[in-house]
Amino acid sequence: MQYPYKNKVQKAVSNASTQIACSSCNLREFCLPADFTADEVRQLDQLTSIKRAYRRGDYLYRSGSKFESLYAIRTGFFKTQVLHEDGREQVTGFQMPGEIIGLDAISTDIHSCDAVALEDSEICELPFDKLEELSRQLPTLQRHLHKIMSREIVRDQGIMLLLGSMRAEERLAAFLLNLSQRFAARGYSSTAFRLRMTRQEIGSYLGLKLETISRTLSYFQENKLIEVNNKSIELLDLPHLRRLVGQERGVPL
Amino acid sequence: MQYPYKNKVQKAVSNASTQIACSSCNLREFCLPADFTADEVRQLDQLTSIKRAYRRGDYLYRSGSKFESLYAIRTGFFKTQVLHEDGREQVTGFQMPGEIIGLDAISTDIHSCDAVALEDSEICELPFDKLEELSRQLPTLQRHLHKIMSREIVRDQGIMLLLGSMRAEERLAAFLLNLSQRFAARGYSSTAFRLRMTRQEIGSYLGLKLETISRTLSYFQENKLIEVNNKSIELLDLPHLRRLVGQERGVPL
DNA sequence: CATGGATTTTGACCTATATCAAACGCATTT
DNA sequence: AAATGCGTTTGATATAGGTCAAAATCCATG
Repeated sequence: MQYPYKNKVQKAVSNASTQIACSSCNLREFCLPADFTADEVRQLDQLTSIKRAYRRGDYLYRSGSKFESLYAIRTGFFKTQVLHEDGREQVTGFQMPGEIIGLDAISTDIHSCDAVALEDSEICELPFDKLEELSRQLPTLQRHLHKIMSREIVRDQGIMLLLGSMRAEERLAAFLLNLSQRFAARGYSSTAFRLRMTRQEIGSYLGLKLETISRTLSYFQENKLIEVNNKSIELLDLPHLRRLVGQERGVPL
Repeated sequence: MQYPYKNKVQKAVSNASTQIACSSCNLREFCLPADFTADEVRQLDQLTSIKRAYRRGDYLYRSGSKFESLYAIRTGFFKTQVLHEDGREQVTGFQMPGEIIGLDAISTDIHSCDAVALEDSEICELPFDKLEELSRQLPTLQRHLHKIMSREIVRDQGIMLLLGSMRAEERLAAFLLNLSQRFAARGYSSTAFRLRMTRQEIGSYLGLKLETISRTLSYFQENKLIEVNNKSIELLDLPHLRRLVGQERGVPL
């Protein structure tokens, strides 16, 4: 299994854009406001017609590329990362179905990070100028768009707290619990799932080295908090993991 | 000098709200889009009429309080911070005139962080529902609002990079250069300014302890990069400071 | 202008995590 | 079936930054 991140340039698998309307999308509740009327959804269907498939390792967009659209993930898994001139990279997030990425680019009309597929994925492209136009007509949509952006700001604050003041164990526990909760919200198991990213990528996201991730996972396993087997993970003691997060000095195992 | 952060509850100094129109505000270029027409500015004047004064240590809003408005800083200096149950706090930003805060609260209608005045300040309150309404009529304003939110997301990404992968020296250099650049943009000296925050607050923001901030400042001073005297600071070697940021292994002094 | 709490500096020591290195496992290719 | 190549695990050691403590300085206020 080679992980062809660095090289892939093609924008997407050639398969032509399919038509799956928002109105018939099972992720609707994630992308769209709950109180959207059928009529409003229909209007949105007009502009969100472009669906695309991406292969593992493909870039959805790159830092520096021109901003055109936001992207809603329909299936699959992505990571976003910012790069520093000197080659250092920082993973800024892992995104799953129903989540919307590309918000960073609105500010300058240039993407400020990369988005890379961690597995074969399908996305739904939302041309931003049309989105803005439509949101002038639909206050519900306008408010929703604002909420999505604000939610991202709040998420980022949480990561700052994590990076700025948590120890390795806490960071990893918080990370696992966050995945757990997001899988649960999508109807998947909250206790058993497959990590789509490498230890290296988890480490980058959490401001730790891959060895520390590996060791901490082993340590959790020794203490029966989790069961890891390479990329598959099972959370055995959610309450304990929760207690681990937000203990100034850690909680005895 | 006691820093009465924790205790102060009153919302603002009693002085009644003054009327200073956007049209006559010298910070207009920061808050508003450059290409706003005189007529558009006049429309905005309607809703941004509420100005308030805050004293050092006053809270502009608190985590958990209801969201009503965004706030544009007219004069003064603020910090925003998130708190963890266990009492840990993380400073998420320092804001200066022309910057807009409160964006985090749009997501849930509840503020997710505190905003505290670091010196006596004046703010300009922007009721959000009116802002949304007006931005449906003025595409320029709509776009501007989106850009402001997106800019915040990009800023946060930068802090994640800093917290996740920079060493103490780099973090502090990046911090000083960032302040420098923002002061310069406002017509103040880019090389000599007064820090409005304590070492503790800088440390919290940068994910370091106050002792580390103090030591690193002393170290910079020994090496003639800066001249510090308590809260006043002079940047003596901007190019060197810049080189310091973004060196994987640091740059020899 | 003296007082006292807050902030800053500096030193000595400690620890969490990084670094370096080796071995291992699993999937893919030959 | 052997070879190749990532990714992962684990061990030994190093170090950046944390912790604890004391002294120095600042500055708001009575």
